[in-house]
Amino acid sequence: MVPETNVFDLNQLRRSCSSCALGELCLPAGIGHDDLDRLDTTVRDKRMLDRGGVLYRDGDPFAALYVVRSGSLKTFVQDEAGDVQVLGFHLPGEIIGFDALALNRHVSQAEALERSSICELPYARLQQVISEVPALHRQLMRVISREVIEEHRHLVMMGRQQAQEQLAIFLKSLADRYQRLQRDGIALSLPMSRYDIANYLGLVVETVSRLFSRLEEMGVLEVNRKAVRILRPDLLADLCRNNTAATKRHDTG
Amino acid sequence: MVPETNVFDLNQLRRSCSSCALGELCLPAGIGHDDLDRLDTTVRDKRMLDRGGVLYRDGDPFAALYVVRSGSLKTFVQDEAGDVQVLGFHLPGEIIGFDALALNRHVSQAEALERSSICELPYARLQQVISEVPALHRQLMRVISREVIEEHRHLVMMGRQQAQEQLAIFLKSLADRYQRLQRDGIALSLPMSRYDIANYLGLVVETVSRLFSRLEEMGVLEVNRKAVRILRPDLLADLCRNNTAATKRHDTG
DNA sequence: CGGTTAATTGATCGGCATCAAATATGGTGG
DNA sequence: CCACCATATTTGATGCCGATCAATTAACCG
Repeated sequence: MVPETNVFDLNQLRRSCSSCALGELCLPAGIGHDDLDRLDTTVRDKRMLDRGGVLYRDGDPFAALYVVRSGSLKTFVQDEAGDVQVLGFHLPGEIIGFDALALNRHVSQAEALERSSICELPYARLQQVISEVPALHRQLMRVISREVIEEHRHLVMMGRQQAQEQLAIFLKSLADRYQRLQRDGIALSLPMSRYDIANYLGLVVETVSRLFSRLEEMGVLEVNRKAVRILRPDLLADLCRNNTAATKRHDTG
Repeated sequence: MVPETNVFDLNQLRRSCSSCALGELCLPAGIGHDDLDRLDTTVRDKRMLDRGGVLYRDGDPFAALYVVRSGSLKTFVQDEAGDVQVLGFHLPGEIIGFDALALNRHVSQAEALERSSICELPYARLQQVISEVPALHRQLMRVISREVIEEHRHLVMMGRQQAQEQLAIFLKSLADRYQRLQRDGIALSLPMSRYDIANYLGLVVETVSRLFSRLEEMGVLEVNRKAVRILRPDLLADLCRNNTAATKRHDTG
């Protein structure tokens, strides 16, 4: 059975950017039909990762950027003491690996949260195609910029919000991203553990667990382990803006 | 007297990348002598900002990237409720404005902390030069990547560290950056307010003030308003790694 | 089905926010 | 140059949110 699924997956993977289901949700956004074929020649390798599989780890030499094709990954940094900070969760169409551009080696780790397939964009080849396709350069810059903005959101969430607001924002953001992928934005199946969520938000797992329970009591969610159903999207949205603690911490001189 | 300083400053500003004191600490790092002249043609405008002067604000159309030439700036986001999150402090040689690439408009604000001069790199012209000088493309990507990594550091600091460790890391980082600029890394003159520091770290101003006092009591610092002298760099470095709270919060599943 | 890990729930504690007030500073006008 | 005012900074007292410690229950995997 294992060989069979592998064969099936490999067939899936052989499809090019032109025929990929992600389409405009990925790097090809804004790229013309002709240039798309050239982008295809950039995608050399396509990899499958099982749950827990590592795409790159801290210290790995920089070889490529990676596009999540299906499944999901988390990225995180880990200091010498083993202390971890989750940086983000990455869904199909998202590009990761930019951290390695500065020093030509990765300074973070990327790990699959579930069985996932990855498009690999060897950087040398990508650079060459970029020099031929100016639109691709602009698009790539847009993608990096989006990553910068996303990290700003993460910072605001950790620095300014209460724990409950943080979780609400996290869930709403995840729901929105799934919906943009034409998937269910109401009945979520969280690919990451409570530990991952807690770490991402700068909280402990007990707090996150309690918050899920509280949101369920409030009638906002229906929680069943990984399965989370958003019963009241309106309330969830309210909670995201519920700046009850909008005081001193928010001023700046 | 005001006109005189302006004339003086303008003369200073007329100097090109080739003769700029920042040299390899800025974008020219790794750019050959010949290509440097071409980079010079990119730097169209050079601007002076007084303390509190705004370089760009949220919503401004994207026109250029900016290099801090002298002085310092802070960048921050501000939500509809007026709630602020300081994203970073930017010293000479650092490039800001990447946030605008995604949507062709800025989604943050940049403000001078003291009288500062700025090199403006109109993006249209920069793109053209980039297409002619591949080394510049790589260098620009490295710079963006450094910004991504810096934000990772910020996230780790806010998410994992105690308040005292956060301030220690902040001070050490600032000292290191000044030293790299050939400036005093011991006797610092903090250009930003306590409010800015507190906001950057996700704390309130009272906490930051108390921490400065505590570090002074411990003999690590000598604090006099903006003037901070690092008496014991060794102790400060210790405090940065003093993961006394390295427990649950750091695990991940 | 047993062993391991994930998740939940409860009780308690502590660090940082909040509230309050004093002091210092810097800019402005007289 | 000095008095004055607005603002920045410091210091103190108190309270609360989320961390910690502890234990139970549920899921997963062989």
